Amino acid sequence: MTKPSNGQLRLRALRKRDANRPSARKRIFDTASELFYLKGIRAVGVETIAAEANTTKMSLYRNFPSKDELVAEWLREHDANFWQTWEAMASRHPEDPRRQLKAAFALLAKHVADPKARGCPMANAAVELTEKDHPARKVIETHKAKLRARLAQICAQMGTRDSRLLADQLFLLMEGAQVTTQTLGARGPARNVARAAEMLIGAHLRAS
Amino acid sequence: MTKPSNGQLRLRALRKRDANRPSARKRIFDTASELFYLKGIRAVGVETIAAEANTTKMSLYRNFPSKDELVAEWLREHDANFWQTWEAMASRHPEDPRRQLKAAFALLAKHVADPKARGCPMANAAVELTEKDHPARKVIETHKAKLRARLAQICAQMGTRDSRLLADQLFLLMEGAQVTTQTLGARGPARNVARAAEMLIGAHLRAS
DNA sequence: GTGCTATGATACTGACCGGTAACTCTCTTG
DNA sequence: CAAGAGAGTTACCGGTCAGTATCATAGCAC
Repeated sequence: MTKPSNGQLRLRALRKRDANRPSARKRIFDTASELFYLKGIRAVGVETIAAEANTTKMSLYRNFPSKDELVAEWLREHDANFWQTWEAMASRHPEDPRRQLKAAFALLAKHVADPKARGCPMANAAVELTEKDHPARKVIETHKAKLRARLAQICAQMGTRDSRLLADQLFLLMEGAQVTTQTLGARGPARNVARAAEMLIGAHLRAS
Repeated sequence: MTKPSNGQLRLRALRKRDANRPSARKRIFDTASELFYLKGIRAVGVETIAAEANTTKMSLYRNFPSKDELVAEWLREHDANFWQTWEAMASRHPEDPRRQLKAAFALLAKHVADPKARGCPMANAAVELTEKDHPARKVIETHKAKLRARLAQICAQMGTRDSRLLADQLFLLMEGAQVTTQTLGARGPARNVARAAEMLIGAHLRAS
C-alpha cells in the first residue's frame, strides 16, 4: 500500500546524488545527540531519531549495536569535545592557573546564558539512566571524576592551602549552574556562577 | 483460567481484615513516590507501581486522573514537606538568619551523605520531563523560585550588601550538591557543601 | 437485612518500544 | 563490467506503555 510517488523518488535521487551529504552514520549520530540533549534520552525513540535523520531504523542498527550504546557513544564524544575545549583554553594561559579558572567559568557562564541550553548532558544522563550497569554510566563517572581532579590540579598550581576543598566548591558551582538552567532558566542563579567562583577563589587565596 | 487458590483468598482476606492497612490510594502514592525517586519517573510504569503497592492499575486510575498528575501530586507533597521542615528549622533560630542558613546546609549535608540519596526530586523531574506543558513543571518552577526568594530574604536579614547575589551563590551550591550525588556519590564534592556555604557567607559579611 | 463505597481481578485497546529479517537500489572500486 | 559496500524500504517480532471496561467482593452505615 501507499507506494512511493514519482515525486518522492526524484527527491530521494536528488539527495543521493549530493556528494556532500553526510553518511547515514553521521546524520544519525548528530540527530541523536541533539534530540537526546533537548528532549531527553528516554523520551526519544530510535524510530524518531532515524526519521529525523532522514533514514531508517535499519541504518541506525547497522552503525550502532543498540540504543544504549548510541547513548554511550554520544557521551564519549561529548567528553572528547569537552576536554579539547578545556585544554585549548588552558594552553592559552600557561603558568597562570587563576586565569585558566576564570576562562573556564566564563565559558560556562556563556553556555548557561543560552536559553536553549538544558544543562550538562552527562549530569542529565546520570539522572535519567538509573540502571547501574548502563554502558553510559561508566563514561559519566569517569568524566566527572576527571573534571574534579583537573580542578584540584589547577587549584594546587594556584598555591591555595586546601586545593581539594576549593576544587570541590568550584565543582559544586559548575554543576549547580548547569542544573538550575532547567528550573529557573538563564536568568536564574546560574548567571552569577562566575562571580561566585571569583569570590570563592579570592577567599581561598587570602587564607593562604 | 488459573483461578485463585484458597491460600491466596485467605491471604487477601487476612490483609483486608487488618484495619491498620492503609488505603489503596496511600499505598499507591507512597510506592510511586519511592519508585519515582529511586528509579526515575519515565523508568517506572503504572503497572509496576500498582503491583508494588499490592493493588492493581484500576485502583491507581480510580484515585489519580493520570500518571502525569500522579507525578505532579508527588512533587506537590514534596514541596509541602520541604517547607514544613524548612520553617520548623527556621523557627528554631528566630532573629538569627546566619544560624538558619547553617542549619539548612547541615540538613542538606546530611541528606547528600546518604548513599541511597539520588539528588533533588524536583530537579531530577525537571531533567526528565521536557514537555513544557507537563503538569509537574509548574510545581517545580514555583518551588525553586520560592526557595531562591526565601534564601534572598534570609541573606537580607543578615545584612549583607548584595543579598541577592549571596542567595544565588548558595542556591548554586545546594543544587550542585544534590546533582553531584548522582555522579560522584556521597564522597564526592557534595560533602563540602556546608563548608563552601560558610566561606561564601563569611566573604559576603566581611565585604559589608 | 439493604444499599453504598472502596477495592480487587481480569481482560482488553491502540500506540509505541527496541530490535531483526529480507530484499532492493545505487554508487564506488577493482 | 563485476563485485561489494553502504544505504533505503517494508514488514515483522515480542514486549511494554498508559488508560479503560466489566464484573466480583468485601466492609460499613442505615
